[in-house]
Amino acid sequence: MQNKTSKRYNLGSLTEPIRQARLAKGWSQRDLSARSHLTQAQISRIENGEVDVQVSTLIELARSLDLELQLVPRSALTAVEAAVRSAEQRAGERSARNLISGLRRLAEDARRSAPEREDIASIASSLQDLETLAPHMRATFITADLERLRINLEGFLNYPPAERPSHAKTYRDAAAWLKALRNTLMHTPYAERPAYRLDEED
Amino acid sequence: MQNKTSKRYNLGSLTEPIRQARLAKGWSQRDLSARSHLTQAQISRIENGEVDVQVSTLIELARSLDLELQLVPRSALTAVEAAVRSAEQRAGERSARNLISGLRRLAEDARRSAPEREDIASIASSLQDLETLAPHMRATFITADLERLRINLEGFLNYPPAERPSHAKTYRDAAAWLKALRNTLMHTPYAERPAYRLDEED
DNA sequence: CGGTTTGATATCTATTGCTGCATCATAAAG
DNA sequence: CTTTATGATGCAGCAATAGATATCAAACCG
Repeated sequence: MQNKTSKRYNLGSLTEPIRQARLAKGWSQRDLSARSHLTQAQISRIENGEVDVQVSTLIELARSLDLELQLVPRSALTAVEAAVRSAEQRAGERSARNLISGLRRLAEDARRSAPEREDIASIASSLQDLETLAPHMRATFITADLERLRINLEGFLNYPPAERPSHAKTYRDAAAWLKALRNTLMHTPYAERPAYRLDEED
Repeated sequence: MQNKTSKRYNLGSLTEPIRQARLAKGWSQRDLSARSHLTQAQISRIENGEVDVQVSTLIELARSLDLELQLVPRSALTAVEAAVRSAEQRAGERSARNLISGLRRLAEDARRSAPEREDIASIASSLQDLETLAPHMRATFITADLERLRINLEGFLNYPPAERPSHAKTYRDAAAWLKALRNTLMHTPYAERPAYRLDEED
């Protein structure tokens, strides 16, 4: 052990996925805390491997993130890891697709409701393009940003047109970011795109 | 909680596989204790779900049994369980096959060394039949018995012929059990047998 | 700049795990 | 009947986790 407070346990293969799953859902440690029986402080310690959690705690935490703790025979490890990877990708693509089409509808509303806002118009237009490209995204890494944008747009629409906050910088940044994302995906070589289309769910 | 000493944790989905894996290897709790850092007492308590173990303990225990603790997304659960099942079956068949061919060789030696023993002759003959049928066995449920037989036969061969223990009942029972097992497998419908043959490994 | 969110820490207390050792009951084997 | 192996249990002692609460620094936004 290194010093008084930084005892570390080598549980990275278990705690890393937890942090990733939480971020993929766009939750803060406090959000996750509210959905489990755990304190934000505990979650922080766990994610950083500073405690040797008891299994019931780990199970509780995992379940709140739609994860299950499983014992797999060494001989099945590679097969299992492959199954997990492909399920994760499928889920990521699906949730990205749903998030984006919801966002696009929101942005259309906002555009209709405030036609003078160029930033919002740009956002709506980028989202329209993105909707057809959604299956190609590594959704896990961007859902958090999309989620934030959604909350902003909803807030925007909840105000009567007169009292709306401008959120100028926020929307300018979002518009630029979406445009860049769209361009990246547009130029992804055709060969790397999946041949199938995913059904919309939820 | 029910009374002072029988607090129970609902960890069956984790502890049951551990007990099964241990039994499949034919190990006693003391055997497993010797191969991990854990006390036999602790192992007993863990297998019976009387403690809420810390993950490091569970990992240690699992690794001694060639198991790994993994977090899998709910959406991948069925795929993962299928992968585990098929790997377990493959491993079970392989180990049954190895165990039995080793045993057959041992029994041949014993028969040559003590031709007058009818029980041993019967064992050798049943094992010869079983060797061709090994891939059809649910090995997990019988390895422990086979293992015990192996230890007995080795002991038998280690004595000079004059001083050999009789082990009369042991061998009589083993001969009957093997014969029954052989008959069961012989009459397994052809359709249920796999079309492939497994390579012999260690 | 001023307000808010987020993640990381510190402290204190109560609870619990893990070790080491000692049994103990049961079943199997000679 | 006696010996042995196995699994379950009791207990003392130390150390660690979990819970509750409160900060704190950094990033972010308006």
